[in-house]
Amino acid sequence: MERVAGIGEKKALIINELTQGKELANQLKTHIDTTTTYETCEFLVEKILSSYEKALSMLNWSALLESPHSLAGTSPRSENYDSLDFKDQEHKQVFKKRKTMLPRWSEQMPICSGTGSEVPPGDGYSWRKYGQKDILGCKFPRAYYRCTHRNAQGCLAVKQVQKSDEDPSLVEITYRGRHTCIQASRMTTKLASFGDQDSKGSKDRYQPQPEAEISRQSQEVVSQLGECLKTEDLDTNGEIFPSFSFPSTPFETESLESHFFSHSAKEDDFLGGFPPQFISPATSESIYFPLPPCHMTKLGMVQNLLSPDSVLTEIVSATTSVANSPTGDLSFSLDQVDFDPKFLDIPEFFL
DNA sequence: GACATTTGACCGTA
DNA sequence: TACGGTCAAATGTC
Repeated sequence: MERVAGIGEKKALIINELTQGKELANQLKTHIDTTTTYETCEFLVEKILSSYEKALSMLNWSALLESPHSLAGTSPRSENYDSLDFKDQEHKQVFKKRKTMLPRWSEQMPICSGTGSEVPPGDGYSWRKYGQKDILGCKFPRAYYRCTHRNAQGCLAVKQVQKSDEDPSLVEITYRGRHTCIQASRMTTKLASFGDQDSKGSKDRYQPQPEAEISRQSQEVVSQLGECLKTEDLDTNGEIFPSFSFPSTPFETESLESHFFSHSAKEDDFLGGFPPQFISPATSESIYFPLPPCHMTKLGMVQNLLSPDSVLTEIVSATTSVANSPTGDLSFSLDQVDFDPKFLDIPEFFL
């Protein structure tokens, strides 16, 4: 059973994130006047924002957990969050509140042709179906999925999948909650066996891992990614990363910013559950190949990552635990960002 | 045997 | 009270 990280651990993680953000900002500053490509800058910006976002989330979550009506002292297991184990009405209310606070977003995806199944395309996370319901006015039943790691890691992410009435070849997927589980090990597996994606995700299980192990695995993932990128023929990378996707258009970027930043800011929530397609693939904990084969895109970004003069190898090696986040406003002065570890000596954050 | 899925029942909300 | 969401026993699969 995973326990809430200790004060020292959390503090170290947050300091680490902030420090990385600062280092990346400095790198960006160095490269911004050189011949560095736009994509490289964009990549750096993403990384910087990821670090800060992750650090902030840790702080927010700590505060949430430790608030007077929080579930402090209980296991993160979701069963405890559910009403089952709550005899106490007050706790029920808290959980209700937590549930209503869960961010929610939806998207439409085509059902992968050729699979012969109505299972929606895999989104990289593993889900377990826990129910199905006929919905009034809808031709097709709605299926309910929750994260496979709900028990093991207390991940509260759930999704609802429903075939579109208008176009049965489409499924509407509504996500609720964000993934707080660690699926890096899955990604390691994926990297080791490209294309072996099982949309049902039934067989892949991961054990809860200590932070150090997670960090180590993250490094391995990044390392493997680098190796693959180096060794594979670039002309075939559409095969290598069939579902590797950044939001690249202004529309996508804008929409994800407005959508998810608002969630994040308002709801004190995690990073983990950002819609998979918005997750930067070069990050550690959520290195991600989100879209189904039907969404295959061949990205210039990947190729830029591979450019001989790319600084990204350096970046990747320097960044082992940067999570992902949507792009945000960078209009603050990075020079003024200097994190004194003492700043984190606020007991409320780490009790 | 372990795990996932199915499905009827139950519960909370509007 | 109808409906959506979840639970959990039964069943299926590997």
